[in-house]
Amino acid sequence: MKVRKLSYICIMEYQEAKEKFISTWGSLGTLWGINKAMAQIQALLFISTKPLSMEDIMEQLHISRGNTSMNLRQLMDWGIVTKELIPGERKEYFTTEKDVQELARIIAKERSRREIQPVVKVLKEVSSIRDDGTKKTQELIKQTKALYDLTETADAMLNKIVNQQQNWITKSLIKLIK
Amino acid sequence: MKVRKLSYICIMEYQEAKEKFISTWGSLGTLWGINKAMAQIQALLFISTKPLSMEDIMEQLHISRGNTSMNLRQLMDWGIVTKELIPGERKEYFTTEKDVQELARIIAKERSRREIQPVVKVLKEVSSIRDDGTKKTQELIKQTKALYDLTETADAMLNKIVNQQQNWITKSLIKLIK
DNA sequence: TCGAACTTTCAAAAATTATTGAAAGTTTAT
DNA sequence: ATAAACTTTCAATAATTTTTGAAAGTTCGA
Repeated sequence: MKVRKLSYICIMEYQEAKEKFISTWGSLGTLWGINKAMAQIQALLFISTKPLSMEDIMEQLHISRGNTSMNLRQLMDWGIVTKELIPGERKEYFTTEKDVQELARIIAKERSRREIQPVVKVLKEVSSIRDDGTKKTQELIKQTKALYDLTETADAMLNKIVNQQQNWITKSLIKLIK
Repeated sequence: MKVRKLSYICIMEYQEAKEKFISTWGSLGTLWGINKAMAQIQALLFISTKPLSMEDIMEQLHISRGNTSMNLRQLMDWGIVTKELIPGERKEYFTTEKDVQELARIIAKERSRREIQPVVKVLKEVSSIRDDGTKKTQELIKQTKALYDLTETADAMLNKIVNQQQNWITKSLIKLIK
């Protein structure tokens, strides 16, 4: 009886923590441009000990089949989630990249490609207009050029960071992943 | 006549470039969680050679008075835009931080405070639940702890970068700001 | 204290984005 | 070739976010 009670408490603790994590990660997703469902699916897979089917995901997150399908597809486009075929099973199962370092690398690369690069392109264009000598044109050129350089530098830095660390991130992960 | 035609062309070039910049910066805003109007107002001020009034902004961006007022207020909350009182004028005028380096510093600091810190808090909480020995609890703990460390590290890095560079960003700006 | 010149607020409307669910599509075993 | 077991698509709907505009609020000079 004591044990049963204890066990019950443990499950609650786990469930609560899990839900908190999924929902927080989900709302963070919204902030950096991926939708809630997508971020939650990733979160769910991230803490799951085994691959999950579409049914599993639908059920645990209470989202529709269509929504699950579309967001899984997007996660696969990002290269964050992969299909896992289980022999003898008709269903498809999904897993996410479990190594946060690799996850960060993928996300940084994708965001750079999808979001930063197009902006850099426009900044370069705008900062290259002909200087007609007016003050306002010169201001436009100067400021967009400054932003262009900043953005490029930030992007280069981001890539550098996520590619060749070995010190920053790895250090803290070594003790956890073992 | 020749001059007038030329001048006309210059204005078009400037206008087109300006609009392109404002609209691109506006849509980038959406991607990182600030709305279009807010980003566009900042963009407009950023390339303006003199402080602008609410009327100026409303007119140039074709947005309503209410919208302008609310978004200017938000930009001031972020510390990116400041009121400029012009002696003898009743109207309020606005300017934005013109140094991109300082701008980046402010934005990074605000984003860390508003978005990253709350997530770090939850990750810490979740990764501190009692380990009941089950595989799934251990996975939850391990993975959220890894994310916690990653997020904290990324945040620390962000702050480090925007505070004490002198090499990366500054280098490219020196030649521009002079 | 009044009123003109501004700014702010906020409920309603518009625009955008996410979600649903059922029909269409696909794959595989027999 | 068929049917069962799945997945994908997409038009309709729901939810959320942004924008408007007019009323309320503020400030200042006379």
